[in-house]
Amino acid sequence: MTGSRIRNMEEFAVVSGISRPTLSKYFNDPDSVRGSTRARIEAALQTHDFRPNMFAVNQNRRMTRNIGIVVPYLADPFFAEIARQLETMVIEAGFRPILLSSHGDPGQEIDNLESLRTIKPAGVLMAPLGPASDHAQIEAFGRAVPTVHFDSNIAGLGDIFVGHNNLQATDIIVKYLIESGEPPVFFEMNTPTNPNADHRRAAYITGMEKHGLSPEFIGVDGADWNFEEIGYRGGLKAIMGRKLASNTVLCSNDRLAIGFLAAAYEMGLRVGNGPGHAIRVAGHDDHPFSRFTCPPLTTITQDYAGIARRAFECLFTLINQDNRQSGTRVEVLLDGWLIRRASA
Amino acid sequence: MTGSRIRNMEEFAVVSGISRPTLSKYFNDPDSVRGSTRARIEAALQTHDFRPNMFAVNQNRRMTRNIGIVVPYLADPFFAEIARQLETMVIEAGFRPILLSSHGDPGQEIDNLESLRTIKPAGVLMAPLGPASDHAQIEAFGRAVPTVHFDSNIAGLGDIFVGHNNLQATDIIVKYLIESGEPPVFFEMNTPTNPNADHRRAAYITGMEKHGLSPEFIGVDGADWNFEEIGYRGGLKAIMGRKLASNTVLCSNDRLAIGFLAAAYEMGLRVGNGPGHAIRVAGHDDHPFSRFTCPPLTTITQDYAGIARRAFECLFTLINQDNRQSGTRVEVLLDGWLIRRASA
DNA sequence: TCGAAAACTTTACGCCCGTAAAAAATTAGC
DNA sequence: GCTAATTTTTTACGGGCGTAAAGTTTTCGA
Repeated sequence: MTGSRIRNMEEFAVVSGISRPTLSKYFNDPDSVRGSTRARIEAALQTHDFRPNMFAVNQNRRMTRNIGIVVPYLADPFFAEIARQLETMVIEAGFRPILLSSHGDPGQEIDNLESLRTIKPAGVLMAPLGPASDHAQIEAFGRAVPTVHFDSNIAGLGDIFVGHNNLQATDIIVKYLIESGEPPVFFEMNTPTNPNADHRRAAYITGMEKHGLSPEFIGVDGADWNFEEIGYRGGLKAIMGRKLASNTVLCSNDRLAIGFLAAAYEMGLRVGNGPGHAIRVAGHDDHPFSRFTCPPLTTITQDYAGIARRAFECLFTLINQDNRQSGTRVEVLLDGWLIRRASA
Repeated sequence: MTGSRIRNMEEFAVVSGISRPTLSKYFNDPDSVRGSTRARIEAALQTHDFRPNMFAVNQNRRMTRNIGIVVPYLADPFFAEIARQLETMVIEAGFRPILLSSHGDPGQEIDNLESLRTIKPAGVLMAPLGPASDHAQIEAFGRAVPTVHFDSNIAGLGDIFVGHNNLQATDIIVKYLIESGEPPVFFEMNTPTNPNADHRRAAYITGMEKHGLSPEFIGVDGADWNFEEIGYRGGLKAIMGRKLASNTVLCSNDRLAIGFLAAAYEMGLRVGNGPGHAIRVAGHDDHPFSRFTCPPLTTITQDYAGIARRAFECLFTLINQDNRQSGTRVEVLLDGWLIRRASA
């Protein structure tokens, strides 16, 4: 921190007494220089506070140490949490995470990818918006940059997909609900923004039919990311209109369920199991807040940590194998497990 | 998208028939070239898909178009929402937001700043962790880069602070609670991670004394960012231990209140106003989920949009005035307003 | 102590673009 | 249609660092 400002590596070479190419090696990988040299450099760093100019560094490197992380909507706690875990792992691996949110907008999603292209990332971890995404553009991006997709599985996009096993997970909770009370009706958005919703719907249908039951649906309108609001309004409407074919409601995701719970509370319906309770409500995702709803929400986990870790690991194997063979797309699905709480 | 890959601006100059310096001007500011030239460039862009190399661009610019956004904990919906709004405004202003979360860790916070330093940002919008932050380092950063602080007011840090008027806001809700029922006890963390908590505590005290009442406190332990969990455990303990000096609880923030509501529900306390209700609970922040708690949470807004907008505007005036005079620190406080819901 | 291997220094070039200055071309005003 | 103003082209340099090649020093084993 003392001494005059060091402006570039050349000047730092002078004050440290180490040649610039050696310094360059050091900053690239501290272990690539001799111990005594490393010690001298680090001593000089103590007093002179120099950091290589990132722009100049990356201009010449074929591969940067940037890892893009693209999520559809960062204000959704699910993605915030996944992003948090991914960032931490990327940093620990010595890379630089660049976190970008598409804010629910396909245009922004493409902008994010173009923005990433200009910084030549080593790889990208991406959760696409889903059907609304510009598939052609995302595919073109994937050809240029090693990309692991997570959460939203869009056929053919990304070298690898890591996500939640909606079929297995939905099956478990459908089974649980059937065996512990009335069979569930499925509460969902009519036009879901995310392909997981479709998989859950399909899994619900087969789950019900497996038990010889006919699936029942309550669809609610709403096309944005305010799922709680959508669930709340839809819940009010369903309850007031007596549209519920069962006293058990399986919501397509926890955020819808949180809204539904608010509606049930407002309508004076006691939610929970057993006598004295009017209705059972279950969700899907183990949303960070689902523990704190009233009553606490019975749900199926998504293996957040597992998805983040696998996606991260897959990207790094992808980056390290120099020749990406195209055509072979890997899908990794992680199982969920039942979280029994008071709501169902 | 047709034609051979354009590798740099030189090649794009050849295929577009425009000289490189003119192209450089165009990419810097499309309006700085003649309309006919602009049209020719954009026509060429249609078929050749070239984007300037960001690293080379920024290496030579005195000021980049990067704006750093640093938040203490992105998985907190409050910061996620503020960050979302800031990002949107920064993009619309033609800048590139770099969003970094400190994940609650002062070391990470400093790493984030150092990381920002290497990309020479035009300015930074920062919500510091608070007392845990490394003040000296943040101050040093602020001397080098125009910085607007928001949310967390740390004396002397940042050229400008934009935040919530805790005093005014707390005063309003204390007054409301006193006039509509029993005076509130203050439910808070013993060791808050954020200076706002201290301001709210102080404002609660003066608010109570103003009405000739003596302030009462329930302090709960917990030092991480799992506020709901902390509020839940503290709530259970307070209710079971019959520590509540009043039937009205004012929580230091909404996330604590959400936890407290879960505890009250579990203990069978009916939350709300009037007969048939055992306890009133209020929060502070108008957290995105506070509308959907059971019952919906009475709270005081933070003017999210206002804080984001003012912080953004302040940063841009700061960036555009070339000579930052030091010593004059501006504080902008935005008022909150009461949101009456069913919980109090 | 010696020789080979390893590490470092010196020198030099290239990356891609910003930007300045002077010359050439285009446009605008009348 | 002619001059002046504006814009573009040409030419050239520099930024900070990666990296290659050749020469020099240090290290280390025998």
